[in-house]
Amino acid sequence: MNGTGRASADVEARVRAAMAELSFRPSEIGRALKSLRTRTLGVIIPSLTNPVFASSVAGIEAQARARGHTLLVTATDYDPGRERELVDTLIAQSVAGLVLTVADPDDNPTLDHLDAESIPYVMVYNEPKRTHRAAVTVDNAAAGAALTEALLALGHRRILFVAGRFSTSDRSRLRHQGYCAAMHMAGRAAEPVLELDYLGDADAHRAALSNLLCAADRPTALICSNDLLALSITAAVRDMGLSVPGDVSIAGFDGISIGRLVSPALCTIDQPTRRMGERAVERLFELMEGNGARGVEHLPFHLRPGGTIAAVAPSTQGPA
Amino acid sequence: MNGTGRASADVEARVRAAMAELSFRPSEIGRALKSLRTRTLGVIIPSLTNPVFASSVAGIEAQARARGHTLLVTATDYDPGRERELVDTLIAQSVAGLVLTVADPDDNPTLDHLDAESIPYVMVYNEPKRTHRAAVTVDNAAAGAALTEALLALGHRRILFVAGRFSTSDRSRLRHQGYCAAMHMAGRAAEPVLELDYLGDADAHRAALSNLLCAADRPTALICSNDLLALSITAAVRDMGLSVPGDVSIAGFDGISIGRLVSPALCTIDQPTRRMGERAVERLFELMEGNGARGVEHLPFHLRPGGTIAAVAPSTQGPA
DNA sequence: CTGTTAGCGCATTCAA
DNA sequence: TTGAATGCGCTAACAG
Repeated sequence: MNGTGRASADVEARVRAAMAELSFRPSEIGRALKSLRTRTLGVIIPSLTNPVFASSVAGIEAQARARGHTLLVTATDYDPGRERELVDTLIAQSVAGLVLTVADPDDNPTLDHLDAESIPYVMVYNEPKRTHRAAVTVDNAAAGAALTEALLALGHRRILFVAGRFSTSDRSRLRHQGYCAAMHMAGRAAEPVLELDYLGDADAHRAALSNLLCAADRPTALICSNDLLALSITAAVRDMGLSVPGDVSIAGFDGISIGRLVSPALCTIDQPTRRMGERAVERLFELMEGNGARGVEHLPFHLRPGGTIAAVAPSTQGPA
Repeated sequence: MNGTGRASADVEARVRAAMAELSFRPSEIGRALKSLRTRTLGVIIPSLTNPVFASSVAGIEAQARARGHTLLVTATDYDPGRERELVDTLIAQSVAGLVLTVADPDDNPTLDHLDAESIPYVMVYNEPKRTHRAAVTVDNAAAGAALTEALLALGHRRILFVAGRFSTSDRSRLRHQGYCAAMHMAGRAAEPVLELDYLGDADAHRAALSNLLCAADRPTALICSNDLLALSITAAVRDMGLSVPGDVSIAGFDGISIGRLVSPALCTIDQPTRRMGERAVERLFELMEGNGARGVEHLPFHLRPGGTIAAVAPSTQGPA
């Protein structure tokens, strides 16, 4: 029936007729119990409501479906403490492999556990330094540098990096590192990072920014470590009576598609989010088949221009 | 071990110690094979990349997790022809129940099949007329009327309804019906609906609108059948050199959170999207336990004001 | 109160 | 080429 067995055409035809007659569908759980492996992949992401993760899951789902697998999807709600519990849940379901985005891809007991259990997994968005861990992402530090350089080229000198909590995002940390490196290359001191909860409401963001943006030497540009944060910060800055990009330029990271639709369009680092999810599944299957490569795979990013950044006005330009 | 059996405290302690020792985790598939039922729910939605669906899945996932269940998530990519295939896949996985959003909740062979197989399911966003089908949604016709009345109150008379394909969305159809009813109540003729692919790119939307918006009697307001479409249409209208809301007011449907962050904020019908997903799971468990209510449950919506609509300018106002 | 066993649906092995 | 038996991990029923 599954093509494995040997049977005459006649018998096969009769079996198929009977299957149709009784509308019989083979049960995956019987198959799973026998083979001790399922045709199911587990997915762990921080949240489904962030389009950047939803987009990767869309790619994961499509690719898994194309290969006859289904997806168990779970979310940590940005709580790293939940990673272990979700992994255990998925292991209990005997998933064939995992695709996940974690808070810290290096110092992570949950990943240690997966390694110890020899359960294949591929990370998305994470950029582990431990080379034996498989991941699909972009070069976040390079992207952070590229964005910073673009703003420097527009004449900005006081560029503030606004980050989601470093503790829940290595992307945020690496992008910030790229920013620091680019500032240093340009002979400028990096401003102290403004680290905040990017899920916070607009009020919280406004409060966090008000002192900084009212100062005489206020930054002329803000780089936000992700697009949702950038959109929220943009709204907060406008609420404070400042113009974007007239008074303050703003750029984000991630390349969520909504960023193209807002006006002005959000300047951001565009990642192939869906493709990253697809590619993670491709690599996961290679791992499951035992011939997979380890380590980080970088997909190309590009700077998406957008009306939220502009050349710095001469009057507000700081000393070169 | 699962609390069912009877055992002395001593034995239980020894068993638990052994479990910890061997890091033993009971396999869900063994349990499933025995009981012929899994602790897994299936989810079918058009797409994960539309925040309105992602948000409901987030609610579904949280509620399912709280009840010790996992989620198999699949997407039709807006192809109704794929519904049946996905349902069959999930049935083969012996899901305990389904939460889904379909193209047509009434004339739908796939749902007929679920009914015939007595597989419990609850729809989200769909609004079936067949009262034996369980669904959680808002009153889309009332919402369409409310939005239309708000625009009429601002002096708009030529209000165009821009819809995603009716064939893939009963929401779109019902919201349009509400628009028609409200226009009729106000003694105005409904404009011919502009039905288009809401996944189309901005170019396609611009092309579709250009004739309509260049006419002398162009509409002063557009109601879009969902928020993503509204954002895209807003961008297209602006590309044509028109101001929103100065020249054209635009309103959407769904209440995606991004709509609050764009500037001006998108006027829309706010639905409790996450709560709808949670509520669907609550009702699904009732159905699975055999004591569930049938039929459509309407959760409250509200008109979210936003800067994309404004009173009609006297010069462009049509005859009352 | 505790240890043993049958059987869920499938794939695999062995026997005919 | 085909049929029959086995066992995967678990739960429920039963025997001790």
